[in-house]
Amino acid sequence: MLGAMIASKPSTDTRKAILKRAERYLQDAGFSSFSFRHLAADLGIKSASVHYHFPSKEALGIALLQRYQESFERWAETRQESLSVKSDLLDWFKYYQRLARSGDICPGGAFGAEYSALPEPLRDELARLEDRMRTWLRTKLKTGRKLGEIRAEGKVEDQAELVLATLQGGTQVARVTGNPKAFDGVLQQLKVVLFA
Amino acid sequence: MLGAMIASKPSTDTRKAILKRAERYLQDAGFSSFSFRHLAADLGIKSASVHYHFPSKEALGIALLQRYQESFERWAETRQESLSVKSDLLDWFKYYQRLARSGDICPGGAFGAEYSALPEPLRDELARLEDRMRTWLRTKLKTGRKLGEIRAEGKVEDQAELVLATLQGGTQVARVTGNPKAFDGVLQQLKVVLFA
DNA sequence: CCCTACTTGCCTATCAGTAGATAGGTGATT
DNA sequence: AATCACCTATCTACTGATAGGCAAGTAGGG
Repeated sequence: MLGAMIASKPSTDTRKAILKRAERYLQDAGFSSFSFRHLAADLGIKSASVHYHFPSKEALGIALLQRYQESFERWAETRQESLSVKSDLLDWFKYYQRLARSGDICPGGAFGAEYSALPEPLRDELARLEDRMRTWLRTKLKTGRKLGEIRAEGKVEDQAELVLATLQGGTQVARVTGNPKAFDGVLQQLKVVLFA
Repeated sequence: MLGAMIASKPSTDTRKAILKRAERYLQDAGFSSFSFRHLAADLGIKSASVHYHFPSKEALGIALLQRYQESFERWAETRQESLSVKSDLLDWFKYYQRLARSGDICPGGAFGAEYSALPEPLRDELARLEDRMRTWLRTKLKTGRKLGEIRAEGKVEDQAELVLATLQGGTQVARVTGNPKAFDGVLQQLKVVLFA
C-alpha cells in the first residue's frame, strides 16, 4: 500500500512512446506517412506489439487527437486566471512557432489535409479538437475586445476563424520556403492585425 | 493539312484526363490518397497506361504543379492592366472560395502537409509555385498601398505571408466544420484586415 | 509457502490487399 | 517501317491486421 504508487508504471511506457513517435511522424509528413512497422522499428519492438496497444490505426489516430486535446486543456487551465488576453494568445502562438521552427506542421493541418481519406470517428475527433480551440479563441477575443487589447474589427467569430486558419496555414507555407524563421513573418503580421 | 488541326487531339486527351482526375484526388485527400490504379479505373484504362503518360508518380505530381502554375500565370496575365488591386485580390480569393465551397483544399496545402515525404524535385516545384504567388502578392500589395486600397500596416512581405497562410489554412480548417460556408468567415475577416 | 488461474506485454508467422513500377505485346495511325 | 497509345501479365515491396504462443507477473485459496 505504501510503495504501490511509486512502483506502478510498468506497462504504459511503451504506449506513451508509440504516441510520441507517431506524433513526430504526423507533424512531419502526415498520418499516412508512417506505418505500424515504422513505429515498431523505431522503438525496437514488433508491429504486432503496436497493435496490442492500438488495435487499429484509426484508434491510434484518435488517441493522438485526444492527447492533443488533453494537452491543450491542461495548458488552458493554467491560463484560467490570466488578466491579459494578449499574453494568453502570445503564449498559444508560441506553440505553433516552435512547430514551425523545427519544420513541423500542426496536427490540425496534418489530419486536415487528409480529411476526406479519414475514417469517420477520426474526422469527428478532429472536429472536436478544432471546435475546442475555436471556442477558447472566441472567448478570449471577446474578453480582449472589452479590455481594449484586441481590435474590434469584424465579427469575433470571423476573427477567430482567421487566427485558426493563419496559424495552421502558416506552419505549412513556412516550411516550404526552407527558411526556419519564415513563420515569424506570418506571426508578426497576425499580431499587427489582431492586437490594439 | 487542312483537317490536321481539327482532328489532331487524339492522344493528349487521356493525359489531360489523368491530370484532371489526379487534381480532384489531390485536393480532396492529398497526394498519397490516390494510386495509378485509382486513376486508371476512373478513366476506364489500365494503370500501365497511366505510367505511359507519367513514368512515375513524382512526374505526375510535378506535372500537376506545373499545371497549376501555368493556370495561375494565364490568369495573372488577364489582370496585367488592372487598375484596382482590390478587385485583383478579390478575384484571386474567389479561387479559394470555390475550392472551399466544394470541400476541397488548395494544392499548396495538399502537398504542403506531406512535404517531408515528397521527393526533392516535387518539393522544388512546390516551392517554385508558392514563390510565384508570393511575388505576385507582394507586388500587388505594394501597389495597393500606394493607391490607398491596402492598409499599410506591418511589412508588405509579412502581409503577403499572412494572406498566403490564411487562404491555405482556411480551406483546411473550414471543411472540418462541415459547413460549406465556413470559409466565408475567414475571407470576410481577411478583407477587413487587408483593405483600407 | 506454494500451486493454480489469470493478465500483461510482447513475440513469430502469416494473411490478403494494394502500392509503384516494368517488360513485352497488339493494333491503329502516319 | 515506325510511332503511338494502350494492353496483359507480372514483380517486389509494403500496408494494416490477425492468430496463436510464451515468459513474466499478479491474485487468491489451501
